[in-house]
Amino acid sequence: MQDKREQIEAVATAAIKRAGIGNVSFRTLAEAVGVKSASVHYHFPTKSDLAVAVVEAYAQTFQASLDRVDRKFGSGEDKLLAFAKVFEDVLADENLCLCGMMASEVMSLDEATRSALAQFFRDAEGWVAGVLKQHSAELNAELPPADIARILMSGLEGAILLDRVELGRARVRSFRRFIKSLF
Amino acid sequence: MQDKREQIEAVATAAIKRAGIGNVSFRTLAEAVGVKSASVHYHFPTKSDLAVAVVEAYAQTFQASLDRVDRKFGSGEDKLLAFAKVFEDVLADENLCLCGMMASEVMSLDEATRSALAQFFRDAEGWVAGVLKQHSAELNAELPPADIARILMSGLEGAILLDRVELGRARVRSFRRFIKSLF
DNA sequence: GACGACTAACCTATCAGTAGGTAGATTGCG
DNA sequence: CGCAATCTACCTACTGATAGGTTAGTCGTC
Repeated sequence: MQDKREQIEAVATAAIKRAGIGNVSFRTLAEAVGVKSASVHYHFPTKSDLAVAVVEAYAQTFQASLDRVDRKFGSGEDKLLAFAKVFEDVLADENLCLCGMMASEVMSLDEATRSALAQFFRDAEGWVAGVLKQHSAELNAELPPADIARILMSGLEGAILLDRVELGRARVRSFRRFIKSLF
Repeated sequence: MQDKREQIEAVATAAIKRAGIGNVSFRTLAEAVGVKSASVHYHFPTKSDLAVAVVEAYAQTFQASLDRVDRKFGSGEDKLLAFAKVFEDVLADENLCLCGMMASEVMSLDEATRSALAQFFRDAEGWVAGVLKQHSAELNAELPPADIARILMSGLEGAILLDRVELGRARVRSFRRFIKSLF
């Protein structure tokens, strides 16, 4: 049995990906890991502390999976298709990206959480732009890498957002074809 | 002074665009229009009734603005740029598209609201696909209209979602350049 | 025109449930 | 012992929802 703190973080992450941090309560988290809500407050004094911790942990996990993609695939096309697959996998569990979900709740988040969120999106877009620059020889596109990176990152976030309404995948798949058309 | 029911609907729409339906209560709506919460329940017996009414009214307004775009602009490029501008204007008020916001809350919505939402997205994508087909002669794109329509609709939803976190417009503007690159 | 029936639009009061958060006691381990 | 982790017990605030009542206006009929 892992650390309670880590358990809480894991359960919170899963719950936020489904329903947002507004629908996650200290009580339900406590019940899920078998403690009382006061104990959750011991590890995360306020909801903001929990939010920041969860976003930072998610950002780290996300970056790790992008690093794996970098090592596993050689071509720019394969790397970006693997990037799209990360989103498709999130959708398969009827989840959203944790940060995409929290972005929709940004008006009820404090500054610390907002800047952690913004950092996540910038880093992800930075990775995509890096791939595009590194493989610019293979590339067949009019737009600069920074634009394509923003289109892919925010586009895939929007795609899983809309696809989840109908439990489909049509939009993520259109983005896969878009990626293929770039090369 | 307009109808109380319409006032409630208008205030609810504005509040949902900012913070989602999960952060809208019958009490705050009531206070905003100067009645008691029980009176809001009179017009909208349950929160689901309110949600459906608001989505359907929003869909109607949205379609009306697309119709105006259709009449006002001649070229496919101008029409799609005007489409993107609709989203940029939403973002200017630090809002999300009402339906994009509610899509993030889909797990706590009932079936009636979900299908109203899905209908909205299908209609909007249908309009974009229609423009693309109608102006296929001007078009310079590899992908079929249905794919481009999904990319633009879900992409712009994602763009305002992410841009709002930093109060910027970088991502919506990348989509504007993407539209220009299609022609 | 007057009168009863009906309805729309609101009200007060209250409910059970849940939210985030706190104080202080208890437990168990190094 | 001392400290970390967890507990019990509670608070205040707010949620959606309901019951039952009031007011003002409309409508059909004699």
